[in-house]
This record gives sequence, structure tokens and C-alpha cells, in this order.
Amino acid sequence: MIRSHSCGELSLPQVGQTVTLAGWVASRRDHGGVIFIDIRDRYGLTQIVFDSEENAPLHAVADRLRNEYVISITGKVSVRPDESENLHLPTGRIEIRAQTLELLNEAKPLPFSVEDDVHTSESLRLEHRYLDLRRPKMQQLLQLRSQVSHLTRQYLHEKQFIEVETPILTKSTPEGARDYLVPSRVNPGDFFALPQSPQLFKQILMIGGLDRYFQIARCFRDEDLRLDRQPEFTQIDLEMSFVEREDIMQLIEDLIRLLFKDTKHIDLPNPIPRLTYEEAMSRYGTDKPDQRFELLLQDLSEFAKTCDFQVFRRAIESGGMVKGLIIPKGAAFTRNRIDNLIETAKEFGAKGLAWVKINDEGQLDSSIAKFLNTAALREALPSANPGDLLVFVADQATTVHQVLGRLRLLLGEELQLVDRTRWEPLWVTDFPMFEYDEASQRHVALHHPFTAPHPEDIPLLDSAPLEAKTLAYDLVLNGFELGGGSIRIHSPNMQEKVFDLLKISKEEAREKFGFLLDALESGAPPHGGIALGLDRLIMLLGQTESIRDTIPFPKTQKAQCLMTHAPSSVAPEQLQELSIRTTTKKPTADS
RNA sequence: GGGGCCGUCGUUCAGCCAGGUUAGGACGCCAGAUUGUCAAUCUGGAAGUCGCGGGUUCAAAUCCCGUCGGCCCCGCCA
Repeated sequence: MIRSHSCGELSLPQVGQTVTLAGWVASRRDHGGVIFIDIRDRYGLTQIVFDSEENAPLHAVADRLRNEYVISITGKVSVRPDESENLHLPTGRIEIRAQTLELLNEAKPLPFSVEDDVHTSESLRLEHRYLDLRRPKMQQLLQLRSQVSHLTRQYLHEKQFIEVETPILTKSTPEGARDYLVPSRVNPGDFFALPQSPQLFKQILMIGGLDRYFQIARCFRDEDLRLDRQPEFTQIDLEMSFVEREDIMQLIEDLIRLLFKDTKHIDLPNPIPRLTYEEAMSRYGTDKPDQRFELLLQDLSEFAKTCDFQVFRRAIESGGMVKGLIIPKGAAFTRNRIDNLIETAKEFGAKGLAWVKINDEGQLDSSIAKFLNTAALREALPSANPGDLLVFVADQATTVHQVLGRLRLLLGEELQLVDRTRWEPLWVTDFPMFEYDEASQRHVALHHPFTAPHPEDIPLLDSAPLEAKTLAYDLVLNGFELGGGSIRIHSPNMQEKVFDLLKISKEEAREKFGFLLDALESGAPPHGGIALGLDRLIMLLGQTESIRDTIPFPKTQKAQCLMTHAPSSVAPEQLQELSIRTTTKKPTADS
């Protein structure tokens, strides 16, 4: 070892010892006769003193040190003189009086300085990720990630889970997200796909009698990126046999509470509250509500039935609804601000946004006031107070919920209603089995086509499939979907029926999922599972703004790596070997 | 596929709306001074094809068009 201690551990008890530290030069303060160097490693920062009176030749060497040089120094741990302690540093009561200095490596002046409050663009950070990773914040996030993985493994091993690796080169299943494809050289013209999730393999493992499987699994989806979406991401993926929905939810609740407690000393509620999909949509306009603030959707449909405002009446008559938000103190909004709100609502898909101010005397102040009975409206919205602004959307339920759900989030931010100290986990259950997709004129699975229906809803599959609910559950935290799972279909007959309802023909089902159908016919146990997004979990636990901060080498929004410049063109010989011809005009790389 | 914001010394910003001397500040860098700093300080210095291409103009960082790149959002993400 070329060090005896780390840069974060020395303090008063070690005073008098001779130690060797190694690390990067974090800062150099040259006072002429004396030079202070802060040496940094993953564990912290320690001040080194070079005194020209004590050791003139060494002081001369220290004079040449620059930021981010890699050095090793040996010296004596000493108490700092009075008045010169730095109480902001854990090592701030001591310093090392240098006796020898070894320069292990130099560094050019760097494109940005290694500090926590980076004043630099993210693209530069990504291009020089090795520098960015030296920042304490990035190191803490990666350490947190490692800790969460470790605790999860430990917890699941204790519960008899077996960690299994499923294939990365697998079969393309074109339902759902786009696949990343990998050409097969040995089978010209054929392609592997990278897994979007280990879904089918983990079900096969249950049929294979593994009973309890987990994997910290890399997943790939070739879709456009977002703040919380990367093309490759990691899921804590698990599956269990002979269980019911409650068993899995309980297991995951305990895990997530343990993770928050052990890493950040945060006590999540026990039990974690639950809403059905229907309740979530109805109150929050979304299936992943952020419950750190109220601003609930208010149902005004009853009032709308009898009021004189045609827009409201017609919405009800054509099978829609009228819902609104009570914006506290919103009566103070200027006309301009309300107009902007209306524009935003239209961008979100509304035909318009009706608004009513309740003035300080309790009277309505609005262009549609003449159509509304003040007393009836106040009675329909008992929680609205003088000084509030009411906004309403009248439309079909889907539109009303989507528009108001998004307005709610926007206003929550704008009006600073979000309490950032709160942690609000939530289970959302009883998702519908299907949605009707207008574009393709057929039912599509809301979750995935292997999700089991509620036992009492099975008859609905024939009579009213859109009303059938599933045994699915999503875990939501502060408005982010942390993960989701379900009890799966284990009956081959039910699985065929669901494929049928999804208009997947027998031949198609056989070709895509034949192995699963065969497996289901060979003694499949009842089973279910869940997958949690590890990257998002770390983002929330680590309180960082982007999923990219939790991934050591993330991609940009164009799905590129700025450090390696992947993806890149390849040599023509490589393509030829793979029997591939590209249609772009871009030149291929020279070999 | 669509909408928005951004691109100026190594870095981060100002300048752009209202075109006109040597494009300016801070940090960093280089040199010198400095024996108790920890955002060290003081003095001096170097450093920019204003993302790229085209256009308008006597004159473009500034106005117009295109293009490339980064970020945010919609679509998409069973």
C-alpha cells in the first residue's frame, strides 16, 4: 500500500503518529515560507503543511504542485495552531507536517474544477466524466447506489431469494417499447434483442421451480430520453411462486422502508397508503400522484347538470364530466396570468378553461358568473374560500383528468405548494386490464399481457373487458413511478384468452411467446412479482435532479455517450460480416 | 416527428432587443511577492475565427435563413 490512512480519517487521537496519505491536490495556498496543500481522496480532505524552515528542499518541490496532481506524502500528524482550526472539516483540527513527498502523476489544467457546486455545463461533465466522478457529490451518489444494491441483496437472500442472471441477448418482442437489436453473425439476417425487462424469463424461472428469484437487472428500451429515462437502466426485479398480491406488497414495503431507514434515516409510513387506480385518477388526475401537496381535483358534475352554463351542461349530457381545482389565494391572479393558464390547459388538451374568482365578499367574479348560481356553487365546493380562484375543465373523463392532473403539478410548483421535506410513498392498485387504443382500433394491455385479472372480474372479460381490473400494483413516491408488478396469469387458457382479447392471433402468439405458452401448460405455479427502478430510487433518495447523476456513464438526450462518442460508425468489414447494409449516407469508419 | 430554452477566452457569465473604437468581468492558467491559509491575499501577464455555413449591410457576436450540439417538454416509454 502506498498509504497508511485515508484522507478523511485522521483527527486528534492520531496526533504524533507518522502517516502516509495519497490522493489528489484539491487546493494549494502558497504563503511564501509556508505552503498549504489540501489532499483529497474518496474519504475526505486533509491539510498538509510544507514549511521552508523545517525542510527547504521539500518546500521547493511543493512549490511545483498544481491542482489534481496525484501525490503521496509522509509526515507527522500535528495539532493545528490556535485560531487556525477549520471546524467545517472532520480533519480540521489536525494537519500533516510533510517529511517526504512523492509526485505520482501530474495533471494538465483541467476544463473544470472538482468542486461540489459545479459551475459548468452537464455536457462538459459528461465528456470528462472521470473528473466529474471525483466530486464528492457524485461519489456519494454512487456509494448510495452500491449501498442500496447491497442492502437489497442481503434482504432478499435472507428471504430465500435466489439471484439469477437472465440473458442479455434475447428475443425481440415487438409489443411495447422499441427494442435495441443486435445482429447475429452466425445467423445472417437474424437479430437478438436486448431485454426491455426479464419479464418472461422470470416467469419461466417460476415454472422451473426456483420459487423465489431476484436480479438487479439491466434493461434496455430504445425510446426517447427524459430527465428520469435512460436507454439502459437498472431494475430490482423479483418474482415469487405461491404468493398473493398482499405478500409481494408486504415484502416490498418492508424493503423500501429498510432502504430509506438504513441509508438516510428516513421513516416511511407503515403501512404505505393505498389508492385504487380509479381513486388516483379521480382525485389527482394521474396514476402516479404527488401527495406532498393537496390541491385535489374537485368534482362539479352534479352542479354542472343543473347549471345554466351550456359548456358544462353539454359535457355532462355527452357522457363527460366537469372537474376543477381550487387555487388558494388565486383571486389575486392577474387577467394575464389566467390567460396563460388557459393557454397551458389548451396545450394539455383541453378545449378551454372556465374560471371563477371568489372575491373577499364571497361573490363570484368571472365572465361566466351570470350563468352560475353563487349559493349553489359555494355549496358544491364547500372547501373553496373567499380569495380563491376556481378553474374548471368540462370534457370526457380522460381529458379532464389529464389536463387537471398536469395543471395541478404545474401550480404545485409555481405556488410552491410542494413540501420538499415530505416523503409520500403510495401504492396504486386495481389497474384496468385494458385500454382502448383509437389508433390501432383494439384493446391494449395497460400493464402487460401477462397480468392476471381480478378473480371476480373474470366474467367481465367476455361482457365488458374495459371494466375488468387486474391484480397489478404500482409503487409511487413523490409523484414518480418507482416500480410496478402484478400477479401473473398462470393458466394457459387464461393467457390465450387475453392474447385473444388483445387481437394477437394464435399463430402470432405461438411465434412470439410459444415457449411461455408451452411452459404454462407444463405445470405453472401461481406466481407474481415486481420490478423497482433502481436509478429513480437513487435519484429520490439522493435528492438529485436527474437520473443521470445516479448512473456513472449516462447517455445524453440524443442517446449518446459524450465521453466515448458511442454510438459510432463501424468498419465496412464489420457490417459485411454481419450481412448488414445501412441506408444512411453517413460514411462508415475507416478500419 | 413536434414545441421551448441555450451556445461568446480553459470555465462561467455580460454585451445582442436598438449593428459602428483595441469584445468585458469573475474563476482558472502563467510570472512575481508573501510564514497560518482553508473561496488565501497582493501585483503583473497571456488567453476568444463570438458553435458552424450562408445572407442582408459601407459595417454583423448583434438582424435574417439554414445547420450542428446540449438541456427541458409533448408524442413515445406493453
